[in-house]
Amino acid sequence: MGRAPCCDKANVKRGPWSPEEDSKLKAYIEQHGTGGNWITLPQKVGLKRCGKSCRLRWLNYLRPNIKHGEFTDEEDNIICTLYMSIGSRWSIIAAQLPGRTDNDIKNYWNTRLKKKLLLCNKQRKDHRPRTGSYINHNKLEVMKEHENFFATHQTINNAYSWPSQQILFSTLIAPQNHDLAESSSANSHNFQYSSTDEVYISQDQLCQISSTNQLASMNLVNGNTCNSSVMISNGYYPSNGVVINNGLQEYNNYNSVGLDHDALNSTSTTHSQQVDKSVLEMVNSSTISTTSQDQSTSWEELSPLVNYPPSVFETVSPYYVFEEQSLYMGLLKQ
DNA sequence: AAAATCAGCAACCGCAGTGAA
DNA sequence: TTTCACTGCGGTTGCTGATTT
Repeated sequence: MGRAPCCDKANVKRGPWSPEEDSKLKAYIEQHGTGGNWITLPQKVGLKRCGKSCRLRWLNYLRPNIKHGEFTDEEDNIICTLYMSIGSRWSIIAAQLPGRTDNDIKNYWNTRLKKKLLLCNKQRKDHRPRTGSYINHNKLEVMKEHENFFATHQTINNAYSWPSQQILFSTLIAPQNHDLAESSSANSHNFQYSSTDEVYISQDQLCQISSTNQLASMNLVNGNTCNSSVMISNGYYPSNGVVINNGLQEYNNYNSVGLDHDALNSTSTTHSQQVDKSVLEMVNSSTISTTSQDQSTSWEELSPLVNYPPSVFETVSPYYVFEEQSLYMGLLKQ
């Protein structure tokens, strides 16, 4: 048996709202509030609309201080940065942009911002040599920033859960094996060592590392809803099969970054938390094969345009490292 | 000028989480 | 503890105006 519908669909009006309906709803809510019950609201207002429809109309259009129109560059940056960090969690992103609705931001990303980023960076890319030298040049600076960051933001934002694919974007400055060993020893973590000198740790342990070792990836601190364990060795192996080589050791020699094809094509990814597959595909095409004919949609083209705005610094991890062509978003100024 | 295509966006749908009974 | 009504969210759909052919 299916779930009972929230309203009698045969007797509710659907489609675009008329100005009369808008003013009725607006006037009623401004005078009486929602009463905490959207389902009964249409009756009270005298509208033949579904309660959910009323709620949506109010939240996305009628409520005070809604901002419409062009997004500013700063807003663009915030959206991009948060998207790369937490994926398509539009309500959280919207919370960083007063006056903007999640629906607005979602539409803006899907129809314009993604394309805008691709286009802009394609132009940039034409004038830049294909080396990762700028990353190396700033390596120490970034490490220093990491150190500072973890020193001051150890309790950052445990409220979020991070999509598994997000690891793709947030890793990797993974500790080397011996770094982990030293870290574990120094901090009394109980790591399990495999015979192949790989280190297996749980999410909790990784969380502990992250708060004490500035080299660990910040985003992993928040993997608290992921039950699987993770492994850091020469690469990082999240549960979804995405494989990314680390890290500091191979800074100049990234060439084995890849994505598990099944994971990439899987339709079973958590629908509300996945990072846009098209973006994953961009990453895939730009990292697995450096001879790809179509480099117009690579991750390389998206990430450099994203600067890290101070206003969200307290909320999400600011550091993203992504193999040879990627940048530390927000740390390496263009 | 008409038809086809594209882009933007409002609205809908259905799932998951929450809290009250 | 279970059930269920309700809310909130993200993905998707489809309408409309703009642009291209």
